[in-house]
Formats: sequence, structure tokens, C-alpha cells
Amino acid sequence: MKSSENMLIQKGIRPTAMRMLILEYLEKQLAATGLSDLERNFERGDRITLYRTLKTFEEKGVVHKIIDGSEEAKYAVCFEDCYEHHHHDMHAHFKCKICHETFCLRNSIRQSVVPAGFSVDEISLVAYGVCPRCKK
Amino acid sequence: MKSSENMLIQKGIRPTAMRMLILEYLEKQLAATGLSDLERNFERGDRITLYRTLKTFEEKGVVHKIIDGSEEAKYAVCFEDCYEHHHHDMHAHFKCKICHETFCLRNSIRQSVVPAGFSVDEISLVAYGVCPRCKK
DNA sequence: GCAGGCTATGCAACCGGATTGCATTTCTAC
DNA sequence: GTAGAAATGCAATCCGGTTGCATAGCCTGC
Ligand SMILES: [Mn+2]
Ligand SMILES: [Mn+2]
Ligand SMILES: [Zn+2]
Ligand SMILES: [Zn+2]
Repeated sequence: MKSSENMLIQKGIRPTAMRMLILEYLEKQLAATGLSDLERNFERGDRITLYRTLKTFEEKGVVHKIIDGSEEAKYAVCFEDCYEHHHHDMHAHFKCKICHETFCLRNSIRQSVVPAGFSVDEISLVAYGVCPRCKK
Repeated sequence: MKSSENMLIQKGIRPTAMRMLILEYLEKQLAATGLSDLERNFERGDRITLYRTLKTFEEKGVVHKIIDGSEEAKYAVCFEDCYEHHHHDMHAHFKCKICHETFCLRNSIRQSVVPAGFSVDEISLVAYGVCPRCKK
């Protein structure tokens, strides 16, 4: 059994052919991936199916959504233990204004960015600038 | 001369009646404000005018935009020195899942959230959870 | 004060991503 | 194998956000 298949089953997702292909594709990506990117790479699959696949993956804790201020939402495979309807992706993201890619940064946000009195479930952090590769 | 009028002139914005009203309204708010909120509170003003006012304010450094993952973008008056097309709002935001309000937090973000090699222009940080007031 | 020119406003239309409804196909459990 | 549940495909819709254009308003130079 493929590792992608196994992963989906563990997360309570029926491992259809399309879903496995999409998961394997997402796992290969260095940058976060949007729906339009999937559309280009899975012309066989219907746009809506791709959309719903991402949504299911997100709900079940396979990927997390990144709102980077571009036209569309991006998604990246979770690297912490995320479960159904429960992400804990306390890490930052970086959107490069040169290559327009959005990356997950593994540094976890440990310092208290929020004053006492607030209880934090989740954090969305996107930094904007130039990535090391584009910085020449 | 009103302080709102003065503020607009300093930022290179013609201080029309509507703009001053909107700025004064925004300055009163504790939470970030979206277009639909303005629509409700300025029924006299056209939706598009309100939209363009926010856009102008943002471009000229009067307010900053906050993408908090809700349906619409929110705006809050800048409290650092922001200039035309140049914001430096390195501060966090907090969106409460009970009252659904989004607040600016004055804590400035230490830049250590991003590894060496990246150059950071701007940071968007939104924490999600429960605000002190809703925590009983 | 007045005319000309630039800016702001109002209205209508459009756009693109996100989302939903429903019929059909595919898969899983028995 | 069959019945029921889930996934898929296709069409339609929603809804912020955005733009084009005509009109009204403001500021300037004369
Ligand atoms: Mn990430
Ligand atoms: Mn803010
Ligand atoms: Zn780059
Ligand atoms: Zn609250």
C-alpha cells in the first residue's frame, strides 16, 4: 500500500485515485499550492472535485490553508500532527514578491505574539519580502 | 480645522466631507472595520465611494488592511508612521471566535519569526482564539 | 468672480474565486 | 452481488472586489 494511501486512511479519508494523486502532487511541492495550479496539473479532474479535495484535506488535517493576500488561497501539507477540524500550525509563511511563491517556514512561533488575557487557538503569519533564492 | 481634516491633508488626501466622516468613524472603532460595516453606518454614501475611500486611505498610509480570514477585508487606522504605499505595521492582530471582532495588538513583532536569508518588508499576523472580554 | 481642469462621487456592469444543488458514477460493507 | 453511502461531474449561483463612464464638486489661474 502506498504511503499516500495509508496517510489518507489514517486521516479518515477514502483513498480514491484522484485523491492519492493530488496528495502525492502536494507532497512534492516546495511552495504552497492553489486551486488554479491543481487545475493546470490535473486537467482530467474536474475543477470542483479538486476544490472539494482540498477542502476535505483541510478539514481532515492533511493540509492547511494559507491566506497570503494573493487572489486565491494556497494549501500545503501539514507537517505537525493535525487532526480533523484541528490544526496546530504555529509556523510562519513567507511570500516572495519576486517569484510570487509562498513557503512554509519550519520555525515555530513560540514567543508570545499576543498579550496575556487572550487565548490563542491558531496563528496565521505571512511575511512578505524577498526569498533567499531571489535575493541572488 | 478639525484634526481629521488636518490628518488627511498631511497624507495628501483631499479632505472631503465624506472622507472626514469616515476617518472620524474609523478612529472611534475599537475593532477593525470592513466595508459592510461602513455601508451600514453611512447609508448616504455609495458603496463604491466607501470602497474607494478605504482604498485611498490604505494607499496613502492612513489605514492598513487586515486579512483575517473572514469574508471581507478589515481596515484599521495606522498607529505607526505609514506613508504613501509604505506601511510598516509590524504588529499582530487578534480575531475572536466568540464576538467575531478583529483587533490590532500593539505588541510589535520581533523579526525572528523568519529565518536568516529572507528579507522581510511586511508581516501579516492574525491570531485566532478568544478575547479577554469574551473569556468572561 | 469665472472658466477650465482635475478630483470625487454615483451608478451599472463585470470579474474571479468560492460555494452549492443535483444527477450520476464509484466505492464499501454486508 | 446488492444496497447504501460517498465521490464526482456539470451547471448555476453567490459575493467581495473592481472597473468604466458620466456627472457633480472643488481648486486654480486669470
Ligand atoms: Mn504552512
Ligand atoms: Mn493592525
Ligand atoms: Zn522568491
Ligand atoms: Zn471576543
